Amino acid sequence: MKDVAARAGVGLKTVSRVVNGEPGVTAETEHRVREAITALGFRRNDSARVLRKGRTASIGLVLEDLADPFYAPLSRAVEEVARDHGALLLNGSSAEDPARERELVLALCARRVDGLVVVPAGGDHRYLEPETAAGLATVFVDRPGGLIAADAVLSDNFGGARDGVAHLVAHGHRRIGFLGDQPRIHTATERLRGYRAAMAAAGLPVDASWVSLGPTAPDRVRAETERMLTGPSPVTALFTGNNRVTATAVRVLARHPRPVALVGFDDLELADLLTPAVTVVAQDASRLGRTAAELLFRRLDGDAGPPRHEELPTRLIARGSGELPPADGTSG
Amino acid sequence: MKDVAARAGVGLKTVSRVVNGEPGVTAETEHRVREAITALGFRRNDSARVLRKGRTASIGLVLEDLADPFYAPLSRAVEEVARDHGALLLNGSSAEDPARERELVLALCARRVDGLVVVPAGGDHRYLEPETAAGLATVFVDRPGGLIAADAVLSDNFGGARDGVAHLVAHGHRRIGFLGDQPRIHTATERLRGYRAAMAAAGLPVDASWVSLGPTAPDRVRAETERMLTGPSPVTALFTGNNRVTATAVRVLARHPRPVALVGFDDLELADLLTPAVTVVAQDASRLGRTAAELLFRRLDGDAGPPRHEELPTRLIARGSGELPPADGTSG
DNA sequence: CTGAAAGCGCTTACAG
DNA sequence: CTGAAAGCGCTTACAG
Repeated sequence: MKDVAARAGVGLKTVSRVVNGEPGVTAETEHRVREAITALGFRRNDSARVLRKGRTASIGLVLEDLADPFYAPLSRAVEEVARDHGALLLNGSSAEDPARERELVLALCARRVDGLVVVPAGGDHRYLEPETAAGLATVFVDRPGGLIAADAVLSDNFGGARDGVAHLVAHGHRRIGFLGDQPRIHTATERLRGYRAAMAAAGLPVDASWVSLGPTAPDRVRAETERMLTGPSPVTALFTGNNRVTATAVRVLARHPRPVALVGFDDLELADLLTPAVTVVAQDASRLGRTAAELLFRRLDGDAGPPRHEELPTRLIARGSGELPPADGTSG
Repeated sequence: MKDVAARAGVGLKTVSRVVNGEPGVTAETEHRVREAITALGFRRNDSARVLRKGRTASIGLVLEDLADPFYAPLSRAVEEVARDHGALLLNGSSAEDPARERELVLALCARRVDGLVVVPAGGDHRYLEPETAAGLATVFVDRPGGLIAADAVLSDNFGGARDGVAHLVAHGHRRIGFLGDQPRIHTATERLRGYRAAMAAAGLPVDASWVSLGPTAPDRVRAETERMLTGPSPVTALFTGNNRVTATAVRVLARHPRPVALVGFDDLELADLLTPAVTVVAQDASRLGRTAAELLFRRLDGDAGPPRHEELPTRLIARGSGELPPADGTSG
């Protein structure tokens, strides 16, 4: 910038004015400055700008896995909102590891992002308090933050699972399995709660062997699915707790001799083309991301109200797999 | 940092040493400094650090759409490599718009990212020259940069498409349709070239009505697919140029009275569970991202060799749809 | 309409 | 082992 000023024969401040489109520069002066800028290949260094202005016009997004078909559209939605507000997006995957989440979040804070959208992996976010005190805005999405009063945008995990299981009950099932993610994940326990509520509402008992929470690695899900389909009290229907679990369960059911009904939480690409097509409780991942990012920017614009919790509805999409009648392996 | 130094009763430089883990500080002094840091809730401001050091320990990734199931794993792979090198990832979608690509890239440059991984939307990257001259490293991935000598990591689009089409020819097809993306996209024309090469190698003519390049919006793809399946010279097999096109084509074929063979470029989740299961030419999106990011960091570590072009192999996965025999609608 | 001075929060030599 | 001074590239008051 100094070089540009020298070449154009003007002061530093004048160059700054031109670069930032501020008023109060003669057309002729501006022309000289622009000429010098292109001749020298000058580009403003935003790091220096940030140092003075305080705001970085960037936000951070920390989620579980950028590659997951649920989180990818969520990211894109956050990016679009950021773009509308002239901000850039810094992105990171926690890989469901609380230590990695913390490390990432703090690295983003050190870069002085203006705000943060976080899908938490851990259950304790008190480490954010100094940052929040220093002016950082944070919105949790998909899952609430832990031990901290903060904004959160969630899906109706409880209601969605309850309705999905009730759908199976309405189609005559009494022995329904629940295959979910690890119990330390908020959405997993909420969906399990929905399952139990639907069973209780129908007056149905829940055998301990019908419920399985744990890592969503295909091996475990496959083993657990097979276990529920055999044994003394086999299930006639399955409720799967997220997209990864559903994909694996569908693979197992495709090779199973008896038809087994299935409702999955989260929609899957091509789910409508399978035989039977897969009935799902769909979340709107884009809308989750958009809502969270919009809330974040409202905070950055000065909204200092109490922490807000927004809950988005889910949608049951009946396609076939959830409407199969019970095929009772024990009695026929 | 000044406050920390004052509170600990030491100089600024000593605080800097502690924060950066540099040697040459008494255990007792270090303890005093650390105490002051936690008491004051101090976090180093990396913007200031960047201003002095020159390096930002961040890289930018610009691609078409963060939410696309092909680009999402590519992003994640770039992120992992960045993480291994202690760098953060700034991310943006160009939405296949050259102007938006340029805008994003320049915004990332203004933040002084150390390097850039770019899936180009535009065909002219001379705008990067001043940045490159100033030390920016750039690696293009999935598609080469335009009018600029730069590193590129690509899939073998030509060979993959050629083999996929040859596979259909080997199963008896003579009238094969090609449904691809817009012709200004490098991968679209490369794959079309592969299609033509396979047809030529088999001595088969290509009717103009069998080739369709254009936007991958479902409406257009649906219309074009239906057009190729009817009319005077209907195709008996389809080669689809990417994941989005394949998904739409599969939907059309599912409702079509006659079986039509299909090979798609790019793998799809659940493709193995469809009836018939979808034969694809799979790219390794993660490996593309990883290879590009690793090359970028080699450049940042000082590798100043001539621009490198790496080409990754594709893999034909036969699952059923590509092995269907011709069902000739005209002759029976 | 234009510019010289001070300062954002760090690090880099350099000196004790 | 420790610190005072200068400077990274901008912007913010302030003065002409």
